[in-house]
Amino acid sequence: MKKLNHRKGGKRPPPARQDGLATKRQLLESAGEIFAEQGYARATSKEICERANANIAAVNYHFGGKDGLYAAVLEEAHSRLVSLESMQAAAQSRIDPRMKLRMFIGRIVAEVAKTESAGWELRVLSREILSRSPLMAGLIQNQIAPKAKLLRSLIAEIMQLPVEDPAVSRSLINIMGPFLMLLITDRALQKQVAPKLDLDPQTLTDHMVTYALAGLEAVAKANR
Amino acid sequence: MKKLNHRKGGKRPPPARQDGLATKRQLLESAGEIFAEQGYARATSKEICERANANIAAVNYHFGGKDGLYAAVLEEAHSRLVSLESMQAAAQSRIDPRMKLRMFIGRIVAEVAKTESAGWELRVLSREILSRSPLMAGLIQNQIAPKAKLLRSLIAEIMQLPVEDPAVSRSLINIMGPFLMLLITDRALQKQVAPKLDLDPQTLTDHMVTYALAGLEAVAKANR
DNA sequence: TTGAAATTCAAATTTAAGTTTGAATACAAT
DNA sequence: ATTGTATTCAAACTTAAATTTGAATTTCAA
Repeated sequence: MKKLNHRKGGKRPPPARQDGLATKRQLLESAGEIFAEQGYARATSKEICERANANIAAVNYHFGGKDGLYAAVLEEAHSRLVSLESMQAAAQSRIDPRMKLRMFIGRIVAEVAKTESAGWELRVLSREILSRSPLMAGLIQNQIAPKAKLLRSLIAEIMQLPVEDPAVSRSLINIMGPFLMLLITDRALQKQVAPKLDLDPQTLTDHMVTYALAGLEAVAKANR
Repeated sequence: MKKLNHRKGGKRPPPARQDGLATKRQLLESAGEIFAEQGYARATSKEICERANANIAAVNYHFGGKDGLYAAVLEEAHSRLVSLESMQAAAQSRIDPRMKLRMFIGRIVAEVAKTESAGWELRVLSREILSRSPLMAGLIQNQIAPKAKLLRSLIAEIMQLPVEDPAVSRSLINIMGPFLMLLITDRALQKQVAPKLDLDPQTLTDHMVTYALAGLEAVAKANR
């Protein structure tokens, strides 16, 4: 069979070196989006590279493989989000715990609002949490667990219950669950389940805070 | 190279026919567990067959392939769960809406409590919902959307607000979010984030109902 | 200007999964 | 007993994805 369009001796198009770091960053960005959309298993290096205008081999060259790229994405996502330090600082200040809760919820709402357009950071992390991959164990230990602990003390303070009280842990689920749900479901599904959902940050924050404070109060009263 | 252990003419061990349906059921059960644990992409037919004590070819023989097996699992999961009809019946009865909410939450808690050992049904479905696969579109339209609608009317009735009020949709997220969180995170993660979490069905139901009713009340008051 | 290192590319290789095949066996009906 | 159908199995096949390779190209410094 004769091969058409096969220029044997002709010059290849020039690769044009554009400083490596540029492709590396683009790769990281596309990977973030695609991993967030599809999860690790479904995402393919090919698609990531196409979106980043890079050759498939670039994944290996810059990150050592798909695994390495994924790890880099998780790290990046994590480093772009609220730092543990800032949470600790806020926790130690002496303002009203209810106000602290409002600030905390405000932060999360701001992130949730970004979802879809920009903001793949929280979505990759949520996905990763659900997928229970070995990579996650470390992230949980280093980042999630300490943050959860701070949040538990805050809740306990508001409820005027000891931190070890099971009601405190349960209430944490009540507060975080809705955000997890908003994060991991897409807009289309949200429309079907909860039409007219108003996601304006200010409105949403007010709603969540009001609901949470009332819930905490009621549960606290029932547990004393 | 000489092949050791290669009995050319010897008889193979007898396959032992055990009625086909048995392996089919076992396959379905193992598949349910493994798809629930790992999701479609990560789950391998090999592992499923090992757990079911079946040969890999059995997947194709009984279900036409991995896709077919997965579809069968979703169908099975769906058919084992609360039917839409029973929800509609409950919705029409004239008991106090708060009591209806309690019954509804009690049902979900019972399912959530099963998680891990038995009870992969809700988990596969949750996973599938989050994964946005084409298979899901139908299930959402036929099952989830109508159930969500019933729940919205119930919430609206409790809040004494019109069903179209955005606050009603937001509150739906508040009620369902925590359960979604309990469903899709594994026990290990739950322990790290919320230790001492008491998942006794009765306690959990009471907690969720108390929290929800107070939250609804507060938000309703703020929206009138 | 030359040479070394970094970067890009297309093509080849490897790997891991699903799928197909054909022989072997058990069971049930004739 | 004989035959046909359902079931099981190991091995072969296929496919899609990741990874490696080696040549080509640019950049930068000596």
